[in-house]
Amino acid sequence: MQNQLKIARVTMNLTQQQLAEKVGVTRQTISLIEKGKYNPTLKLCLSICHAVNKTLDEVFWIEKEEWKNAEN
Amino acid sequence: MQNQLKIARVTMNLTQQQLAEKVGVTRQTISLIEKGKYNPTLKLCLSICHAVNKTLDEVFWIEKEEWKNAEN
DNA sequence: GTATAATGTAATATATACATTACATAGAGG
DNA sequence: CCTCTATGTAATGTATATATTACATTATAC
Repeated sequence: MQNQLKIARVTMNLTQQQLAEKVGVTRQTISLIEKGKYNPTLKLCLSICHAVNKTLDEVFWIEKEEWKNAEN
Repeated sequence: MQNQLKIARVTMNLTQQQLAEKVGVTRQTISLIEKGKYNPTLKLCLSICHAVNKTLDEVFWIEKEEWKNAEN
């Protein structure tokens, strides 16, 4: 499940470690989310979005078409 | 953690049961999410959004201010 | 006033998000 | 080279999202 987190994070000049601390999770969690290997909770998505100054749609939205073929 | 799911669902003329079936979860899960008692996963949020023809921001976004005081 | 549909919610079980600890790799700079 | 920073990822444990089953409440319609 791909997302725009890495781009958003780098744009904010944050390392995974720094973002993890702002959000209150571990670096591993951030890494796995960026890699599309985790299915994060809404609460965590919202925390991340506020930390990188973006909205849910900007970071996590997936269009219906791509959604259908998503590996999940 | 409040959201706009109930409004979106009723707008689409769907019962909790019908939405649950479209999305592939149980009615209880939909009910609890509407009541703000569950912290759904991103994947489920996306499925729900596609089912009610709305985006993540429209259904699940919470502004920074409200976020700070959220009971979670 | 009793069926029926829609919703709330409780108890228990299972799957999985996330933490913790730890190690490995790649790149930059000395 | 060696060191340090940033990142990937594996193993194991814990918390919690979600399923299952079941019962209660409310409103509508007959």
